[in-house]
Amino acid sequence: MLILLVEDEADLAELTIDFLATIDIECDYAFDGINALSLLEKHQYEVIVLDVTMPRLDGFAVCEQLRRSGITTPTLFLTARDSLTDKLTGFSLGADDYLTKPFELEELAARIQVLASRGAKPSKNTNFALDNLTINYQQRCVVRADRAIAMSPTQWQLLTLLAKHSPNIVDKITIENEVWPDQEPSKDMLKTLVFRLRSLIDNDQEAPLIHTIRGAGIALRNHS
Amino acid sequence: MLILLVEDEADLAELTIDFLATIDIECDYAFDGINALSLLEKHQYEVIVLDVTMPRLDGFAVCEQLRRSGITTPTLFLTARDSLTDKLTGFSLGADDYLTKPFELEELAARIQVLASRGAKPSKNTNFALDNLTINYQQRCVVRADRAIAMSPTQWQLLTLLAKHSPNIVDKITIENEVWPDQEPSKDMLKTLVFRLRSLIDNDQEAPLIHTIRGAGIALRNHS
DNA sequence: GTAGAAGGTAACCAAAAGGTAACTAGCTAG
DNA sequence: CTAGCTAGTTACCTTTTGGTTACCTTCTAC
Repeated sequence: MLILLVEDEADLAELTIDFLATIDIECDYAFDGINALSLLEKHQYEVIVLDVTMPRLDGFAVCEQLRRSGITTPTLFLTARDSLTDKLTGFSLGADDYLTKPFELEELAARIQVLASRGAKPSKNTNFALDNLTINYQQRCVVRADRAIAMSPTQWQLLTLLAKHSPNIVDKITIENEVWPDQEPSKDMLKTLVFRLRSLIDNDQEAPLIHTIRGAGIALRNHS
Repeated sequence: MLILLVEDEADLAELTIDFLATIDIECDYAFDGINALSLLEKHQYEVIVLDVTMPRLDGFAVCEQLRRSGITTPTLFLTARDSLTDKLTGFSLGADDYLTKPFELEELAARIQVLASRGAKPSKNTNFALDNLTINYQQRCVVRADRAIAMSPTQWQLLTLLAKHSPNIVDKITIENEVWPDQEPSKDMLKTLVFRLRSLIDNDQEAPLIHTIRGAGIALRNHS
């Protein structure tokens, strides 16, 4: 079983990883929230163990963002913050369990097993809806006017990025950094990508949803 | 939402019932294990909250018997026994959560909500059906359009993995980790495995169920 | 009004991803 | 001991992809 452990204290993390390894739970490891989110975009985990107090992006924020982007992987908060309000915050953000430090590794392991066996929360059929466009992240499928639309990885990336910010404008620099994180793309790359996505999503539709705001960026919304 | 509360201290029970009622959680109440079991025979609950220390039949025994009789309702132990071994016993008997007294009513409520939203554990006996494909786990057999399909161990493993996540996508990394846990397989291994499974399941069928989502992974579902 | 910038459209092509088929080593049942 | 199955391996083909370029259209500043 593969899980994601997010924890900023390296010692504790190592201890935990070693212990879990002995009972056949393999850990991917992130030391902060930003790191965790980028791992979560790329991989699927059976369970997520989240520290709350972390630099850059705390566990609550990570969980909130996760749930908003449609990821329903069972999540366990593991933190020293043991006040009732902290716990309630965690649960209201979509946590599945909440364990306070200090804790016993065996108990953590048992709770992880339980979460894994319950599996992911059945997600709603749409994670994003705008007009007659719907996006389902788990199924990775897009439907416009009752027609399923197949798209390539980069197109999907752009669309989900736009959806995340909808109805706000996403500026071109941001898009380029998201879609081509490694090296900067040639000038016209984005232009073509947008064109291609548009011809999938908006073609043959009365009301376009992808709007270019000249000099500013791109937006996904139902009004120009 | 209707739950079952099993608790021998009448005061605590009343307090709990009253509190839960305010947030729309209705309780059936049993004061000992025997009582609990007889209620469980007659009714279905979304969650069971179980005290451990009880006369006649303790919570552990109740839970054990429940699980043995195939009832997978999410169960939360609520007890003063806070030793690690007690907790581990609870979890190994099929508990889903374990909360030690004294506790805050709000936390109990939050945990109940979580358990309810995750729903009942899919038991091993629950078979899988999609379109004209059925998977019978006990008999380890697969039927498509009334024809039994024999398959090899790895093929079975892949199919059940896909079924577990259906209709969601399973990414290739996850599949590889599941099917070849020890060492990473050669690049084309998965390609061949999918091809072989597909030619068993989907060949000669009007509607394919195994779908490759380019750049993302594989999904078992009845729409592309 | 015009030049230049920004954006839209289309075609081209190499590389990557995926599908198919064949070969073989190892295991197992009879 | 042998026939058959399984599961790795490899090779080859097809499709998709995404990067590139070229050329248009539209807008905007001057």
